[in-house]
Amino acid sequence: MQLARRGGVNALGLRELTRAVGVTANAAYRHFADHQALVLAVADEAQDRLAHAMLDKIATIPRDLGPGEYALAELRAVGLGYVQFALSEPGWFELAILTQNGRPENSSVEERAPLPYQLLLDALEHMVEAGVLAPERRRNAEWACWCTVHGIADLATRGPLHEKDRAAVDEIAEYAVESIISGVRGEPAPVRAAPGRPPRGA
Amino acid sequence: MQLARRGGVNALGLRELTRAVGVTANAAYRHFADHQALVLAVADEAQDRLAHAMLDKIATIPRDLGPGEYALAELRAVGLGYVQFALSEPGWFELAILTQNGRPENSSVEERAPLPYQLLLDALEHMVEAGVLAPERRRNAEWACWCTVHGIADLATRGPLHEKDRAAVDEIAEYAVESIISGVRGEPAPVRAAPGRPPRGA
DNA sequence: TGTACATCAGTGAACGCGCGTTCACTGATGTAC
DNA sequence: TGTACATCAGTGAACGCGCGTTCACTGATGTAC
Repeated sequence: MQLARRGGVNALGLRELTRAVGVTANAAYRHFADHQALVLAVADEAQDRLAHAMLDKIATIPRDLGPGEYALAELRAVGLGYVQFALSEPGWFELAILTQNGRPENSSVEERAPLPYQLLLDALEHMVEAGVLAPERRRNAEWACWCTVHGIADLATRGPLHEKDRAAVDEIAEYAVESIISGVRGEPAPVRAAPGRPPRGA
Repeated sequence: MQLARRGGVNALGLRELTRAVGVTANAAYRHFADHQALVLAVADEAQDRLAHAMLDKIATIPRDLGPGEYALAELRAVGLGYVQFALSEPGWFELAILTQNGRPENSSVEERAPLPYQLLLDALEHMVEAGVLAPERRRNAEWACWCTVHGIADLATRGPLHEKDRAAVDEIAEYAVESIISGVRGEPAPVRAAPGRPPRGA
């Protein structure tokens, strides 16, 4: 996990890793079938940490909100938790996403339902229950949300947003998340203040 | 370009590439300073093809639309052109995005203003001029749009959308693009039809 | 018209490196009887 | 209580590979005078 944190997948060479542990290269074969299995194990752990970052974000939502407001805050937390994890831990994030690849054939996200994905589904479900997302708008909403939030993460991690400072990216993230939420709901979004950071709270 | 098309960056090893051309490995040093310079050259070309895919998409917009409708169609074309290029040519797309990295220090996207990015800015500009995007909503709109569209491309290329079939991804793409556009504009979006593909035209 | 020289794409061999994986083996720890 | 055996993490050496890069060189083409 330490290696992955700094260097992402590329830092997880079998030799580099066993060297870091202070052990012979092929000692790894006592614990993992091959190199890929090892990487997948690290990826699983990274994905778990992503999920917990999102859960931590959810835990900060005030308890006294109505169900509608709460569900909305939940979706925001899921999205911003995802982005902020990517920004804070780009190496782990890369792994967490990669988790998919090289998996047994017929195991889609829907089937495996990894924790981060499940949190997104839950938030949307709660929104429908609370009446802040019309049922006829539920379809594909998870993908629209995920795409927006993942786009920020990837552009900020490997793309043109990489050279922007953290504050600027945070602002863009909050703006993009608000935009896609209101876009998915079909409700007009409030205009954000032009200069400086937009307000954080409700 | 042929190698990049099938294998992305990973297929652009200096030896693999010169081998494909039918030439000794170090013959490449006649034309490029080193391996990275070669990859960057390919990336530039890939980015150019991305831009032209977007331009082709723009060219299909009916001429008889009013300026507002036209500008909206332009933004849609820019976004869907981006996604569809990514889906059709994932190898080139990977290169086109990578273009950033390993560039001389102080050259941000804004300064270099590569063609695809410029097309996005133009579309937004036209929307403001035509009065279909309020000026106070212009700020950061390019990033919200880019993020959404890039998120689809990346999830469909390396992520969980990869195993979905093309039609499903296209549907998600159109839905996400509509959502983010209406989110950015602050206008309510129409509900899309639940089963089957949503209508393509206005 | 012919000679001398510069340019330049490409050659062939080598260097040093790190990689994932396999092999036969060691040495300590636990467990059955 | 002591012996025999199984388990198991780890060792050390080797295999075969492909990589980016450097070196001195060749051979054809163009150009100046």
